[in-house]
Amino acid sequence: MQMCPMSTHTENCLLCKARKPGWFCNLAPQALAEYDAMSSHVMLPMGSILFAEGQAARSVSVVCEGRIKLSRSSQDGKTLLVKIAKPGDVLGLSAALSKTPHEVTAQAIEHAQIKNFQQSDFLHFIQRHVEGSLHAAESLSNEYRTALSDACRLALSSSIAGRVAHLLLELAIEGGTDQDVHPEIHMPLTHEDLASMLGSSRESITRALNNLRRSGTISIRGTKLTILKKESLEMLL
Amino acid sequence: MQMCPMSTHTENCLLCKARKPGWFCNLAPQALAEYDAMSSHVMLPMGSILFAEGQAARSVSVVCEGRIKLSRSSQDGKTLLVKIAKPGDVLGLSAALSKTPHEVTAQAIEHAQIKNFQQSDFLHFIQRHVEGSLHAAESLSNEYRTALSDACRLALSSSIAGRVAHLLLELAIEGGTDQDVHPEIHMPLTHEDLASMLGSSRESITRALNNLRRSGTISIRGTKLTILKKESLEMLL
DNA sequence: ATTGACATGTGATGCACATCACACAGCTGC
DNA sequence: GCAGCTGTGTGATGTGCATCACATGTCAAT
Repeated sequence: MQMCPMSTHTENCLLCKARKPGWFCNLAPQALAEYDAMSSHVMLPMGSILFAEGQAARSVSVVCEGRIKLSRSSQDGKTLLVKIAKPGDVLGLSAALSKTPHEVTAQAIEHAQIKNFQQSDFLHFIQRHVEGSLHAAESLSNEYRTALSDACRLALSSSIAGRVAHLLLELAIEGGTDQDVHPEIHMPLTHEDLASMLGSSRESITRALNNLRRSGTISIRGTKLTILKKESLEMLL
Repeated sequence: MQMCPMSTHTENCLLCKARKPGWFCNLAPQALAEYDAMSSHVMLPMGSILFAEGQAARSVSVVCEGRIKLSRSSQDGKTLLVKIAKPGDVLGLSAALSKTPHEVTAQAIEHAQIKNFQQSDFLHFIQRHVEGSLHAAESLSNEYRTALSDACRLALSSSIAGRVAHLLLELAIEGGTDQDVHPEIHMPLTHEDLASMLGSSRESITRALNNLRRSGTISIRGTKLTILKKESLEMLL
């Protein structure tokens, strides 16, 4: 967690508490000033929709506070939960770079705060600052990798139990406490959410989690999920 | 299809015939020279493996000729066919930018030819040339979008028929002849390949395709697949 | 023509999971 | 206290598809 080089900026913007300090606190001061000048702060009340799937993309945003749900739906009402964006995450990047409509819907699931950029301003900025475009590339690289992982989880683990295990292990790695013996995951996700991340039904997730609990593989207290037997999860592939 | 600005270069490198002329023929002449100087041409015999899943990433490559299969496997032998890379595609980009091991295995399924860069050279190059890092970002953006699409196909279309329809429609768009009444798809893919793109079994794909043939929705002659009733495919979601 | 390797077609079987249906728990706001 | 909502637990039922098992087709090599 590194501090933002501009002290005045530190006070104004919550982003400096973000998990990805690389995103813009690493910009050279002069680029940072420019970056800051062209951004506007926006408050998103819980439930509000920042942009929707299929909409023309007009802005790029960086999450400062709160969680934003990124999802994609099919005609018949099914929904894939793509990601829960957290402070530091960039939204609308891929749409801006590919000059295509938004590929997902972004909805605030808590009261949230973002930094907002006109798409044209943003593109112009990264065209003039290598650091910016590199950060964009890195960010997209990570999004690509997680999307690929999602696809693999869905395609390769035939059983629901396998998919759940895979997801839990990934959340544990992402959660930071990596080589912990008993990694804990903070999961403010309903079974419904998990189901729509795993392309499954709510009931199946309930049953799968309970099986894991009963076999002593995991334990759940509130939003805290603890992995007790990592090997058991890995055995489910 | 635009010509490469350096005429000598045009003769040396088949990449100028690539589908994504944006990748490096758009570089300013001085950057292009530098780019060219640090690359080496490599021939890949059919079947050879450029890199494998989990390997430390040491280079970045651009496909000049031939097709490269990108896949990912699970312990129990199942394989997800991620993509068939074609001339102009960049390989190893995401591993380089995230500084992580390769996330897929790359195998030449034809005699192929690539331009190869030491990872460090490549990273250094894009750190000094905005055009380069922008191209990288765009490229990753596209990869992200297709990976996301794959995930959605797997998660949202419950039935095999739906997944097949979805894939065919996407291949048709990608294939270029977009608003054609009866889009044709050149598909040098076996049913086995399709199955491992769709997380399904070979037999199911055979049956699904034959159902579509019999209902007059598509027709197949050799590697040429023609979509006769686009609406019927869309109806399967 | 014969062999072999690989792609495709097709039936029979069983099971994992979606779906429906309902019960209960916890929490909020009156 | 009650009502209302959202999340969770659990049985019963039907089915889509993976899986197994072969048959047939296609193309190359010798």
